[in-house]
Amino acid sequence: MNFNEEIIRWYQANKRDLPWRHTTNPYIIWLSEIILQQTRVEQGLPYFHRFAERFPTVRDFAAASEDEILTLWQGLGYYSRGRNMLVTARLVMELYQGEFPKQHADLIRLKGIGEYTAAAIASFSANEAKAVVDGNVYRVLARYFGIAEPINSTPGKKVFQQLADELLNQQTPGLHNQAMMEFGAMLCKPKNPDCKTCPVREGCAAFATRQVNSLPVKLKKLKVKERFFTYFLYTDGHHILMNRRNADDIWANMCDLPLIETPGEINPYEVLHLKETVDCFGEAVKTAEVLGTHKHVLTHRKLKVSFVRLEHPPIKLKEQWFYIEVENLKKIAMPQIIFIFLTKFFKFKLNSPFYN
DNA sequence: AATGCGGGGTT
DNA sequence: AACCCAGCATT
Repeated sequence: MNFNEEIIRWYQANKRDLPWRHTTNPYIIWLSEIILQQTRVEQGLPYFHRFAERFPTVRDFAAASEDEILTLWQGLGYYSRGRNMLVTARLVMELYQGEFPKQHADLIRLKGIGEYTAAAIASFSANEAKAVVDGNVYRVLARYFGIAEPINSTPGKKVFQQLADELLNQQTPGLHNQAMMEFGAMLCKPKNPDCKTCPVREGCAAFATRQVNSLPVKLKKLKVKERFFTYFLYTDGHHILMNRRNADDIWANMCDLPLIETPGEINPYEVLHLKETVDCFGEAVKTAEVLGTHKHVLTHRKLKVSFVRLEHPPIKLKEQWFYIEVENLKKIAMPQIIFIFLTKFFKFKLNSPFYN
């Protein structure tokens, strides 16, 4: 048996039972693929169910508001995926009258769909012969063929895409693609792959030369930048003052609290006396209560976040600030750090009916 | 070619 | 603490 046959045999014996594997509906496959971008299956699964149930068709999706999409997406991260999905759903209504496209050439033109996702949807829904290359496939190919070309360089990407295309089973591309990814996710894992039980280790270049742990090669890690936020909570117990974030920054269009961002690390008590802070919240802010400081680590950012409770409302509201009833907080999308803070705050301090 | 974009699990 | 996950868009 050759590599392809072994991988497919392994897949059929070991595959997980995942909901999007029971359909060829390109809309449902699109839902699952966007949700799973840079996301583990286990983390994405509940979101997939949530979206598939709330939006059975692309027509339903297209009719939603951005706030609803982002609220359903809350906690999953990379929120531009959700915003782009709405753009694409509405375009599919216009261009294709709600019939979600299945062909790679059509899919690749849609927002949020790149080479990987177009190949995935086309091969799974229409069995089009396009090879997927995701993080799993990079790893499997790099190891099996012993390729040290960096997977995140431009020439490297070309090498791996070309190899995947050559390797692709033209008769059952969808099955082949699924098998390659599942194999990478379950057996040929980043750390401690199960080489002992691997059906293709005889032909594996990395296994033969003991390079399993050094392949694939990836170029440099980006430097993690720090940002420093001081958030201000004002609530009368029933209403809360929130902030709508800009479209061109982290957590675009989502809601957090009024904040002061400082260029460097600073004691929250010092923040209370900055001119900017006083201009923003009035003199009374100087005696506000500091509730705590938290670290929030993202892939590309390290955030230091402090929370301050205002006793008195700001004199003047900024444009992007708004009051909302506490029980309506569940209707707006917030970053996890804010969501967790508010959940705890209202549970502990006010015995609110919100998230109990 | 380089950078920005979340959150969470694993090692 | 580092790495990675069914990547993509923008500059």
